Amino acid sequence: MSAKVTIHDVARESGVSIKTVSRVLNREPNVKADTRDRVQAAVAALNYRPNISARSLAGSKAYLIGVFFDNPSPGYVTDVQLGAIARCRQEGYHLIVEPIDSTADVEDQVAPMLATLRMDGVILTPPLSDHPVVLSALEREGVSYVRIAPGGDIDRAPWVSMDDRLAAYEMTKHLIDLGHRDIGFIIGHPDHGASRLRHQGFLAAMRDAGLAVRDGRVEQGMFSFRSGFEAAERLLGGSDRPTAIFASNDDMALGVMAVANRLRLDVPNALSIAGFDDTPGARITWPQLTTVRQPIFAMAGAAADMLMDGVEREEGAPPPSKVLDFELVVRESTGQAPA
Amino acid sequence: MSAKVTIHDVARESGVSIKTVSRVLNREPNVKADTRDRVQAAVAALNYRPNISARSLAGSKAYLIGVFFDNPSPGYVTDVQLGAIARCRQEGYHLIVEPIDSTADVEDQVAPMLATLRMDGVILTPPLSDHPVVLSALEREGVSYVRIAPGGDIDRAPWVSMDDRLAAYEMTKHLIDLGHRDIGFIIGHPDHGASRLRHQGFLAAMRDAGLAVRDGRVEQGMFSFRSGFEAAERLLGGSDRPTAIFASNDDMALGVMAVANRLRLDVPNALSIAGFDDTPGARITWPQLTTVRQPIFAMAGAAADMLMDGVEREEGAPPPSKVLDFELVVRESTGQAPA
DNA sequence: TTGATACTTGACAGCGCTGTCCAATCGTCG
DNA sequence: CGACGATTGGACAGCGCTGTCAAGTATCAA
Repeated sequence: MSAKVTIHDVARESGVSIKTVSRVLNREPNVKADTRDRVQAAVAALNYRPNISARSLAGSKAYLIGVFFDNPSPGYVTDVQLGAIARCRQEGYHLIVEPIDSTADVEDQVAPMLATLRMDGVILTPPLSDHPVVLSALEREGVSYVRIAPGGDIDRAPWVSMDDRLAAYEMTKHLIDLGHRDIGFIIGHPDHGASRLRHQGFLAAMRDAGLAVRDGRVEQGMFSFRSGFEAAERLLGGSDRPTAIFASNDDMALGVMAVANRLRLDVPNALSIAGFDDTPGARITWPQLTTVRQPIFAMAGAAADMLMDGVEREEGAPPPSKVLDFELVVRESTGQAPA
Repeated sequence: MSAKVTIHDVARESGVSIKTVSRVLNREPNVKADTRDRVQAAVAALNYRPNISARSLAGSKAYLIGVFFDNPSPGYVTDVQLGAIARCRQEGYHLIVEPIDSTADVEDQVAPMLATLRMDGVILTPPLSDHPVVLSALEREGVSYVRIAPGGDIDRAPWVSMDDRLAAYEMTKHLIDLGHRDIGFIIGHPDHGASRLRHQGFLAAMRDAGLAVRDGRVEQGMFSFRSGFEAAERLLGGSDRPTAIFASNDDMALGVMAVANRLRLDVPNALSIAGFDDTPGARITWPQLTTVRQPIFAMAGAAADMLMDGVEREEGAPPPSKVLDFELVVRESTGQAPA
């Protein structure tokens, strides 16, 4: 075990006071270049690393950023973590992950944690981005936060998002352009704000193309494979079936794919299937899934940046926000509508 | 923002010294039941939460456990996190996640972090469980760690695992019992210790059944969907093909499944496919994958327990370890061998 | 009653760092 | 050449908690 080297050792080594060492560590102004160099040399020589507990106890920063999630999709979760950490590393911040069970008492899970940890900020992922109890707890404890893909209440706090509505619109248009007239849609989990937006985008594209959404063509799903499977059974059960199905996420689209396989429906020749998210699963089927690539990694990175920059909203002004680009990924699961 | 309530407030409220408050907080012995109750009442009344930075600065515990990973499988990663957190929550510990890029300079990523954070322990997941640089860095910094599913060097430090060799043996036996005689195998990533064990289990089962592993029936994979896909193309490319393929993990098995679909091979009637891990992906295909359920959640939980209990190895004695049970999950991708 | 032996409690000194405030040094200008 | 503002360095007081050590208080046997 390497002996603990403290700021005092560095101060002694470089012949200045500990305060000066602290100054160069924190990049404060008003330190002579020469002094700074000496200190930095000592830091390197002693292999000194400031103790994060001491820093956060004495100062105002904790160098800790939290990520809250209650998301069944492991791909989404790890992408968020990776994206956030990529930014945090450079600034010396670390990530605390906290799964929140929104079916249990959320207040009990969030409040004590915020009080003990005193993190610099928290990144909220759907559906927590819209969870009123989580938001209030955060505000009450004075911990700033950034919401990823919130569904509404956009003026309440900073957020990062993509245009879910537009993406769904474009995917629907892609299907229509392929000649599909009778398209089924599976709505996402009602607690996720994006579900509504995607649904709206679908409806708008159909309307703009002068197409009717027939009765029974829209099913409610829960973002899970199973819910997609079950919705697809209803959608494809009879002989009168749509020629394409647009599911609000990949997991549900995969459920649709499973039903199509079981029914021996040829994808994409007899049935086109589109998903949303571009999770790893989208490439792990055959045919590979046409879907929308969400910039999850980038959104998380942007959220981390906002937190570390100390997002401060001006009185009256809208909170900082950022909309990132999505991408339509056309693979093999969508094709020309059957004649 | 709720005002910060400190241990002094609790002490004043309950009419004792801060030290006594500290005693009841840490469940130290020798506190009168009456006093303890008074303090606890004050804690509840004031809604007091000890500050974790202060605790770790003053005391020996940091209440922080790290999880290091460099694993391409999001399902595995989140399962580990969930399993560890489930245990940590009760004890007031929190999880710091640190992805390690083992293709970059590992020392640079690990050493500074250990020095600043001074965590109580670290959970290592494959392939980091066997990464010599990571292990040495941890030992040098005096941070205790538990390895999940290490591939070797079993006496070096505490670990938690399952019997990969036996599981592979049993899965192979399952295939043999179904009448398969010509079985293909895809080896896992060479850096993961479990890859070797699974391979051994396969070979042992074949040998014990008096079956030959034919030339070209064993392919090297990398645990990724793509590598499984490519291995399957080689395995199934000619007209002389095995009747079953056992892939060392689910992602690769899914790759095999994709090739089978593309080749219009009926699974399981023309080809049986078995995986390993039971990731969410195993149920997200049709037919669903026969696989081995790894107790990932439980292994991570056990690892967290060891860390929080303060794993101390006796001089000379082997380090603490734990082997958990796996489970053969027979679903639809394996069936009777064709006549 | 006394002394010895528990068991309880509290005073106080840090843990390693940042923030505040003041002192020293430097340069500049009338 | 002295006065004054600007720049740079340092002393010191905590941040909120735990560990050490000693003092106080029951309890019990002799």
